[in-house]
Amino acid sequence: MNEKEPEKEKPYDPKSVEERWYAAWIAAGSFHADPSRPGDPYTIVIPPPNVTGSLHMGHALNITLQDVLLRYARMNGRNALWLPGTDHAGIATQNVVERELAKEGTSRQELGREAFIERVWKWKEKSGGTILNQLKRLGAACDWERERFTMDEGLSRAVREAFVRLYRKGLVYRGRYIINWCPRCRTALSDLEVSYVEKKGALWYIRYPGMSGEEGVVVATTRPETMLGDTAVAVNPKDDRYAALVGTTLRLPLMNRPIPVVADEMVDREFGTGAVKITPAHDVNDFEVARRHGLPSVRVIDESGAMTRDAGPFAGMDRFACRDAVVAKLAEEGLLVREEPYLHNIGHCYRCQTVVEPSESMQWFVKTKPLAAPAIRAVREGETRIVPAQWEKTYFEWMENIHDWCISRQIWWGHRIPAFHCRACGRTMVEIDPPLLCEACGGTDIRQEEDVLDTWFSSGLWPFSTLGWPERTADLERYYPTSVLVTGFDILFFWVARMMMMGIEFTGKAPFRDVVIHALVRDARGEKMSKTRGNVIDPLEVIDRFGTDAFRFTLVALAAQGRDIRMSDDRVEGYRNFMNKLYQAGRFVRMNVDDTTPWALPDDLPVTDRWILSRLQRVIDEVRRGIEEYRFNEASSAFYQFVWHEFCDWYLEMIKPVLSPEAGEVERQVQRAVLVQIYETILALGHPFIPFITEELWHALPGKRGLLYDRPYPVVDIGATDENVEDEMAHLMEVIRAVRNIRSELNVPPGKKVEIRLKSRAEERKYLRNHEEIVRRLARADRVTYVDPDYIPVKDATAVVNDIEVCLPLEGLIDFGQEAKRLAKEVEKAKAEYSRVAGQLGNPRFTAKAPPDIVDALRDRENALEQKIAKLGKNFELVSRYLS
RNA sequence: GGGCGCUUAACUCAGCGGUAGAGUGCCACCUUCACACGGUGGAAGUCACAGGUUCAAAUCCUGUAGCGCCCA
Repeated sequence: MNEKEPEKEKPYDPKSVEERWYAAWIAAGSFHADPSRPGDPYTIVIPPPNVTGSLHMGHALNITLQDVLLRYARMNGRNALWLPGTDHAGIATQNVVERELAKEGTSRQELGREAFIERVWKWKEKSGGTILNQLKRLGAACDWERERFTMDEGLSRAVREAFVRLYRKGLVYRGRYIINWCPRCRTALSDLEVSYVEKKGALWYIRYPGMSGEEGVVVATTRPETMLGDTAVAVNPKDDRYAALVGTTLRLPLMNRPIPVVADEMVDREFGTGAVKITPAHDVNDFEVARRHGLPSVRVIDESGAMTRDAGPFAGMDRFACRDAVVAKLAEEGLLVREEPYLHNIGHCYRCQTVVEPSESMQWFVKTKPLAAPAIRAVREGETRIVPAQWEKTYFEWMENIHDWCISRQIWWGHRIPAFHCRACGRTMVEIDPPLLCEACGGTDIRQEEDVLDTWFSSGLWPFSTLGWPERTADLERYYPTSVLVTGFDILFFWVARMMMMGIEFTGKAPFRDVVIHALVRDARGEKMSKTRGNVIDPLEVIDRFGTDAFRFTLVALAAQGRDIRMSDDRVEGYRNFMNKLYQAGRFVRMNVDDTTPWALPDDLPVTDRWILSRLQRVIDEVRRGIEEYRFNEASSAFYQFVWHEFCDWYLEMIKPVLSPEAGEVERQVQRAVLVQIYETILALGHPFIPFITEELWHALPGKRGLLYDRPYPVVDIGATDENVEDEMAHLMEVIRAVRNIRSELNVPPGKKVEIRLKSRAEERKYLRNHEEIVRRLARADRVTYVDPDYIPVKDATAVVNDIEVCLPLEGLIDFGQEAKRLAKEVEKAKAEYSRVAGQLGNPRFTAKAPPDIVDALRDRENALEQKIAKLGKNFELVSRYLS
């Protein structure tokens, strides 16, 4: 008996453990992938977090799932690479640095472009690593030697290469179109970067009179300020109401400009009055109408959202102030027919929530249809799988209705478009490296395009630009296409779709084998976490309180496909307790094994050991399948159930007598060997989910050990599974449960030892005798005896377990009223089930049509129930005799 | 308007054709020599509703209601 140190009784303390192991993994170079090493490649590129970001729940889930996959692959002997990095996040980063400048009383305009860019780089050097360091606390097994940033020289070169290639193929073009303009960010946005919010507005009905004061027409609009830029009124050609007016000229109110009435199919006869104003410079549809009819375009709102000189008397006003002013003026002139409340969707900048202004401007675009077609095909033909598959539909939907992608941004932080304009002749050259002479006129006054590219353009190249493309590097050859992309559905279009298009275009191969779409992490009430709601749970704070492993296990356990995750302390706490359980089991193992524990196991292991080994094989299989099929919750729950409820609750309790000093030395040594091997396997099995604690416990076991991270992942040993043994043990457990149940229901004090009489036929005795010690211990009995089937349990409490009757002679302790009630309840339960089973078997169509094994199983069940009811009934009668 | 998803024990959610499951919570008992971040036992569900398919339906189909998300 060795004295236990008091500190050892404390629960598992993750803090003291986790710090050490990440450093150890790094020091061992375990995360570094070497293309020259053997093994099938397994590649993950991280969804690069914004360089401005800090770790939130979404990242935590995303990173944890990738880490599970990576560690699993690595332990399975794959040549695994997880490539980390960050995204330069154009608008977001520029905003952050601009805010800093504002605090200092200056601005980027004051600094000038070059100085500003320098300033952003400085900011990046200082603060850009924050989120990556946070990933390390999660345990992310990233190859930090390959860390990339989308603005790195290599990746920038890839961006220019991609742009030039697309341009030369005619897939990038420049032109004047209506784009979404954010007046606050002062840049164009792509369609995706606009989010629509339903807002209460108004529909104003405005009269546009004829040139000589005729009635004219009434148009309806939600944006009256744009009327200042109207160049026509359009009606549907099939609309009889206006047929006569088509071709005539109206007077545009306030501006007193003559504008024509045109007929165009686009006009919806049901909307408003059926006549619409046409503002080509500020509306997509109007722009198209104007093109078809050769109408001029008048821009009345500028980059900042103020009215232009072309807005006449309203020039210089803010667009919303102008709206009020226009309405007031129209009312004054008697041209405002009416105003009705109207609910409509208004586009907002997804970065700053400013109302977006559709504006005609010169921008660069990617022609997407030719790129989308092969990207659709790749998924349709299974080159890339989207998991869960229901997202494929969303992917197809979007890809099939894709619009050209506006890629130019009027900001400074980003990849400057490699287009060069000759000031002399106006020629535009698109080149990877700046040309010195104009290819048309030979002029030397050449300036580069001011605009930068949409951040997602470079993100779209991420899976291959990070591996060295356009160079044919060893990494690219070995690790591309990647094995899996793990990401949230919120960037399916922004990012996944674009990587698919770009990947296929530039490498000929889809960038991923699998795309795993995971859930959104919400708060305990199911609300989306957001700063404005104030319900954000900081992952690092959760880690501080419960430990990384508990947190990771929670995320994985809740990561069921297709449903959002509700994160709450209660769940993490529950899994924190599980970590402690695993830890305490480890203490128990260590108390019993040491360096002298043998490793070889004899062939004729006891049933308990064969049972746990058999169960272990099934769990290995379940966990492996769960991870491979991305059903992380199933994998983790199989692990949890096994470790806690089979290994700890049953196995450890069952083998305690064998480990005790009273047991024979030979049995004891064998028991120790089995115990430590099972426990080792458990640690390896759990490692991808809970890397820190498993690594720690692994090293705490006796013997010289390398890193668990480098160990092979457990494989199923078919030979070790044994259904008969499992059945036998299941039966034994039921006998024990029956005794426990009686004791508990009849309030037999736990300290009170009882005698257990097992009523059975002689042939069952042998097997029961084999486990007698276990029954005695786990059911807290001092004696187990065997009685023949003709034994009458006169003053016993009884239970029926298959062919065995469990009898507890409890004379003096037993309250027969309670026992009668207990038995009656048991009989009720059995009868209810019996009638259902018998009912089904009584149906001739069932027995005729159902598969034979189902029918047989049900027949067995029916028999068993019959017997059980009979036995219970008899015992009930016996007991009832003592009731008056 | 189009599409997708959800509705299962008090709560949070698995299961998605063959005897209703887990975690938390709840009740009772227990400081039993790994663990009270624990042990043992227990209570708890007409699987949203209505039809249909099937020998058999939480599970497949149709419709209804409520909730949520995406796209226009």
